Amino acid sequence: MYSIGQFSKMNRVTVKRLRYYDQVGIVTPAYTDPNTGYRYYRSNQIETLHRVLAMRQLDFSIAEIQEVISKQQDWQTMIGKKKEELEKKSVLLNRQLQQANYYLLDHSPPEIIVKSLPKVTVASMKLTLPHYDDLFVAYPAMGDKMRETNSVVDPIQYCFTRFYDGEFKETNINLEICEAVTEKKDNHDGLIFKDIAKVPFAACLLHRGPYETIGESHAKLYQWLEESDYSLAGPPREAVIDGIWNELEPTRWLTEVQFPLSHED
Amino acid sequence: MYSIGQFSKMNRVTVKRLRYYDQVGIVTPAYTDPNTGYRYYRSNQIETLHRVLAMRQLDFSIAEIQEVISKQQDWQTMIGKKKEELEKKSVLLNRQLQQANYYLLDHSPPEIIVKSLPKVTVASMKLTLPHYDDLFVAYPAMGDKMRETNSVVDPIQYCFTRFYDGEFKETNINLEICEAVTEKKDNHDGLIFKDIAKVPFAACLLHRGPYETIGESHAKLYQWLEESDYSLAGPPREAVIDGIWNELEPTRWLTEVQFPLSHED
DNA sequence: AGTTGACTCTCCTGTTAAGGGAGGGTCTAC
DNA sequence: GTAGACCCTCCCTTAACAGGAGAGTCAACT
Repeated sequence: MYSIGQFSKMNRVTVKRLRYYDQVGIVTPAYTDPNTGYRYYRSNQIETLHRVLAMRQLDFSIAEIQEVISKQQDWQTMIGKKKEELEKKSVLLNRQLQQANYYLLDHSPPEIIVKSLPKVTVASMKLTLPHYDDLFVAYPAMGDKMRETNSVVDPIQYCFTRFYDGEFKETNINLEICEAVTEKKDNHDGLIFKDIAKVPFAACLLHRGPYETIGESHAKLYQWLEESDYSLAGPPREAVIDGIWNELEPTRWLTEVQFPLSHED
Repeated sequence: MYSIGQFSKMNRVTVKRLRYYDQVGIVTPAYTDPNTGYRYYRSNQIETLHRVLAMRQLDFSIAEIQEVISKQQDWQTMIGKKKEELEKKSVLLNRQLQQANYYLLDHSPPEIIVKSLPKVTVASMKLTLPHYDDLFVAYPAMGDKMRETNSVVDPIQYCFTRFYDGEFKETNINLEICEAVTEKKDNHDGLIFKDIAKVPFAACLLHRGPYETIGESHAKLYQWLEESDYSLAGPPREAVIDGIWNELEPTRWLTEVQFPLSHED
């Protein structure tokens, strides 16, 4: 019989940990003095402890270990599941590493996030514009048409533009203006109502200032794409947060550039 | 100005999280009503939040984000450190995956752990024994010699045998018996006192029962070695926990087989 | 038999980054 | 004036222990 201190040294496990394992019923001492509460261990406990430690090293939680010990769960099933879990973790970790590498290269502060974009119902118009600035004409025109259909703009989901050219262009731009609405109406004079599906992953970058320099933000996202194991899975979007309607000063405009993603498996 | 609910939906971040970020001072609302406590956000907060989320995706803790925000720490330094952290994690994760693969192959319950072996002062004797069972003669003989030197055996650190043959052999075995002592004495009649350095990593497997089958435990460890990215870094040891001196019944003997490791970099 | 020092006990708190829920106040539209 | 949605603070919970307080116990030595 070993005292907890001896047992702790023998097995290179802290006393705190042994007491905790006793408390959760995973490694129970051979004998506990009912008067003093002193714990005494025997060599059988070494074997139990050894198993517990082996499972902890494989990242099993205490609860999972209890399941295995009480034989509620088959070991082969458990280890199979655990392997899948570990592989998922590994994928995430590798993405983080890729991002870290990107920031080491790029020297910019952290700014690109991956998030999901919700499903949204929009009124849309596809256009080919000779120049980016023609958007300032197209937007109000579209607003007029929407008023004619009595559409109600959803105040939370802002409006965005989707770019259908393979890469960022500054002239003869193929794009689609989308304005989130609360309800679908009948199509009217080029205005098309539709649902845009949820995008589970999108790389997003904020752009503060006028549109002249927004090409840089697109370029950054393309560069980021190359460092990552993602690939582009749909037309890039520009979502307007602060624009001409609420902010006259172009240097305070705020736009989010969004690249829908899929990962190569 | 957006209410917390609007801001939450816009950014796909829970209200709870926004309140928490306010509390820790990482994303503070543009205005908080002093009477009602209601939080109101503006688009500047989107940029701040965006940065915080980007850093969280890179596994930065809130405390680290605070350091970067308050500019106590340079971003380039931080991202460099973070990359190293992530790489360490990755190494650990890959080891866990390798172990999981081993257990999927081997179908045995979890039993091999990697742990450190402490530095220990021993009385030792190198021997070549014709057969494993000759240990039962060698041990008492060594005990006699130790008594002649007045050595005090350390009761916690058990005694162990190191095997110097390249692989496990059953005849003409080159081995060294080591018995932990509290103090070095002068060498005496083949008895050599020395320190054995700490082993930072060792794969350990318990063996319950007589020595006849201990070869299987060695074999398992060799197989495990092949699945892992470790390699053998010293003579294998057998540490006796329960042996003939305190347990007459050989089926209840308990031995730990230990393989010192180093990892190939 | 008493004392000293090492050992052990339980109980409480802290760690991370929020999530869940209770109980109560506030906003906005009708 | 009121309903329903929205928001507030406060407290509890999570995982696997670590740290420390304050008190009891053990073993060895006088």
